[in-house]
Amino acid sequence: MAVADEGGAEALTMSAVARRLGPYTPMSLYRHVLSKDGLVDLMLDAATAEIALPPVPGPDWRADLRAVVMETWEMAKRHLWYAQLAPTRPPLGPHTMRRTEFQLRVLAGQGATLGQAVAYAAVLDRHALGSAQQVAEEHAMRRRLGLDTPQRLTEAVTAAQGLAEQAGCELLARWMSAPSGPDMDEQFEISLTFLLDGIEARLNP
Amino acid sequence: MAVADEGGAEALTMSAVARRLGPYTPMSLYRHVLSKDGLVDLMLDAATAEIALPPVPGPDWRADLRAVVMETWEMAKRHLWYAQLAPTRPPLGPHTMRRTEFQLRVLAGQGATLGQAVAYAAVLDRHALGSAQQVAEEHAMRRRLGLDTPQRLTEAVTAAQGLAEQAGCELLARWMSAPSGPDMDEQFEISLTFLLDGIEARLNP
DNA sequence: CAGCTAAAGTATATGGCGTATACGCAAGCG
DNA sequence: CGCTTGCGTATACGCCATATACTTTAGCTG
Repeated sequence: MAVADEGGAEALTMSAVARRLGPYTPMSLYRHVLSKDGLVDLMLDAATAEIALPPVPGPDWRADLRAVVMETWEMAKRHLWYAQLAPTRPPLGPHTMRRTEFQLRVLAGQGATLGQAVAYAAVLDRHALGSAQQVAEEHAMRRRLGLDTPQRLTEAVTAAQGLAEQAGCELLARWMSAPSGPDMDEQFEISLTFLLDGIEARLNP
Repeated sequence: MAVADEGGAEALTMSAVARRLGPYTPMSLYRHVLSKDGLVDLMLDAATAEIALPPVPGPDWRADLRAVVMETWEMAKRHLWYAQLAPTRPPLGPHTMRRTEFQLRVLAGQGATLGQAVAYAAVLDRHALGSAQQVAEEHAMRRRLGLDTPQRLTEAVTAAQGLAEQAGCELLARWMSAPSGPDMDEQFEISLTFLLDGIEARLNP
């Protein structure tokens, strides 16, 4: 997890992990893990374990769901690899399942059918993971394209702005020259509210 | 694109593409494309070009936004690799930018600031791409795990259900034994409505 | 038509990846 | 003492993107 925290999902190689653990060869890992996918499964579940859950749904279902999603979001910002790797593996780790179960209990407690509860939980998770993934990919792209220095980044933005103007995208070019608006965290909370509002309206028609 | 349509993003190798084009070697592609990333950029923009846009925002902003998002969703279901590859590249293809510009124009026409418009467009895109990615990963996982026959799939589901019971996840286990609720398309439309409702409320406070 | 050029394709090689297979080595236990 | 069991290693394979250097082909020009 430390390797992936620092270098992103694409730095997570068996070699890098073995090296991090000491003077080991990549193959030594296979004594403890079936495959790289197995390692990833363990990582994903360990990260999910960092999401604090109330022991039991409380009186305020909105607060419960909001808390789970916000905790997930915070965790995914700590571990940017999470959003990149999670969709590549089945969500069957014990902590991962416990988290889903909690969401289902909260929703079922409000009169949702099991099918609705699964659907709403899926929508909320997509929101959390989708947003985190966007943050992660932005970081990864910066690393890939070598935009580590502010100067290189400015160059890239200027180039992009030129492309936008050339394509006749006036508003886009304007925004690129002077980005504004809510940051990612604010966007996240706003649209989480949208989703919870929508769920609430459907729960109490 | 045909290669990726059939085999998913992980089947998209330079060899596979060259072979598909005729009796060519992988290296021949590099006469036409700078790198594999360059090829992916072209693919992403070509796929984005399939999204039909009104020439100009119409009187009904909700219908406009909804149409763009639904068209994106339909396209991403046709090209399951799109949602996997799009987040790995900057969204700077001409068609991609034109599409964003259209969203911004629609929102700016309703009095949104440029910053708000960018944020709302981002939220809608995350929803479309996040949902498509989930579908894509489900397919990819089935391919990877060799769950092509119904029997293998049933086995896997039964195993997962056992895990859920073992972890004390009653609701989850129950749902796995008898999945129900809105399918992906219905989920998509429902939560798209949630998001549009939220945006509307913010536009007309 | 001869000859040059530029485009298109190929051959070969490098370095990185996950991992199958076979081996070495130490600790513990009968 | 010898055997298993657990852990680490060495080597090799196949697949990937791609750098580099070569050959072939088509077309234009003098």
